[in-house]
Amino acid sequence: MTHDTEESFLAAYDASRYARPSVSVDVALLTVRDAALFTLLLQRERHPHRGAFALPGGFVGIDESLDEAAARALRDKAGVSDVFVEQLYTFGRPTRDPRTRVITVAYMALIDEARVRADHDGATLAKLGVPWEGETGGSVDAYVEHGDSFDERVELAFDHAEILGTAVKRIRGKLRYTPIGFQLLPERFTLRQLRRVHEAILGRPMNKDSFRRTMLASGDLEATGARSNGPGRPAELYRFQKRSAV
Amino acid sequence: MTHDTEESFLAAYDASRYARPSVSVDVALLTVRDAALFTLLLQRERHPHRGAFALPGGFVGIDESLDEAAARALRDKAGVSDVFVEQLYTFGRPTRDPRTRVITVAYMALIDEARVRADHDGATLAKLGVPWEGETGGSVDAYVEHGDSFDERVELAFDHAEILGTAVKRIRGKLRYTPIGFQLLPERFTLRQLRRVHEAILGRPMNKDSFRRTMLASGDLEATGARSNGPGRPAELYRFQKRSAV
DNA sequence: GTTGGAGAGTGTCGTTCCGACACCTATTGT
DNA sequence: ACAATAGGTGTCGGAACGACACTCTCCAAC
Repeated sequence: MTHDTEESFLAAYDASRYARPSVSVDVALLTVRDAALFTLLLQRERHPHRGAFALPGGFVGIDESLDEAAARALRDKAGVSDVFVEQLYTFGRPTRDPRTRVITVAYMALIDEARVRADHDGATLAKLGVPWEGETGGSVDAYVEHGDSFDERVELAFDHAEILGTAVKRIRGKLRYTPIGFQLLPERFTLRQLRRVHEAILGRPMNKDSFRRTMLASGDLEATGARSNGPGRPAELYRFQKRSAV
Repeated sequence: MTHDTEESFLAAYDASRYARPSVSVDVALLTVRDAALFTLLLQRERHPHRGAFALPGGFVGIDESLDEAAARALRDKAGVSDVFVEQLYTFGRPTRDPRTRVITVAYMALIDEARVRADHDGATLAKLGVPWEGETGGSVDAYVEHGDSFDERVELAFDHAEILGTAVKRIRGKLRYTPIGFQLLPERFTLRQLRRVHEAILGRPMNKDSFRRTMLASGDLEATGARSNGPGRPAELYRFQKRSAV
């Protein structure tokens, strides 16, 4: 059987001939709090991995783009919208989900801590423990609140520890050549706040003076004229400035 | 219906309840020739996009990992194996394939030009034209041989122009902090060859002296003692050295 | 209301890294 | 023999960065 035109070919095409995997999205929603990276996790109420903590996610609708599926998961499962979202990596180990073959497209999202709604459903903020330096990569650990500190390590469902590790690796890499830290802060912020965000992401202290110089020279920040309050001399509040065409 | 154990849940799980997309892989196999980036393309013999040029690819088997599917596509469609392969990005626009919903996981592979077999099937080497600078991103153009130069622009199937653009963007980015150029060269190579590869990838000339200093100081290269031949003074042949644990 | 602490912001200095240039060396081609 | 071609070394100047010293501006304790 041959088809001379693309139309006749498409009319005769049978999409059900091959066994197809399920496709899902999982979103690592990252934020910075108390100079550390946190993520939003949901405790699973159903099998598989009942009781373990999982990233917000869901199956991709048959007429829905991947980005739309990620935004929907964030809205429905985490209660947030209008945040920075970026595709990370696709995980497809055949046995990663015991139910059936599920390929998951992992996303990273960044949000100001003040906008995270941990009251939504069974959502919990968990502190990330990164057992490697630089951009080595690998799985990370998650700790939930226990008493007055985040030191109770919890089990992560599926390969979500690996997904979170990929998110940390990605954001560390992006920070070198992209002004992405402001996505984790309110609209107006001080240089100190921005440096704390960078330090939390990179997991190491940064030189204060050099950080100031580099940031101001980048042209990405715009002084607002307003001043912060709190202990010490009030600091200039900056706003992220969309890079003008060069 | 509740399931107290994970086993009973899995036994009752019906994987066919949701409509599932097809999942494929597509591989941008890149090489450097005459100080320019090239890729391997296959002219499509069937609809859709019959006659257009496409990346080697194929559907992901139901029990096959994504990396395995990419390696299989390279072996069956391009006739190469044992090359550097890295996952790039997953493209899932609902209408990207007119047949049915197909989500494709794009891969990038790098190979020494001497190892590319353009005789395999209807495989053709095509020169890449990158209409943007730096890591701006976007689609790229492909040109096949016409007479004695590569200047006949060809149509690329599906969103493969975008996939190739993502590959160029990725390899440009990796080159800054990863010694990846040697993947496009034979085992032993001169600093000049390596610099030409970098220039082809980045699309701009590089400072000769600075390049030498940076490369030798990186500790990634090992002198073999052998010398190249050809016009001019013979050059030291280097080998890539696996970075020792620090 | 004076004083000390905390943190913002500025200026300077030395080191390191990189682009640029000069110059020498080794081989091939005529 | 000599030019052409290409590898390899040394040096210099500017830019970027870490480090440090110092000043400024608020809050709070006394």
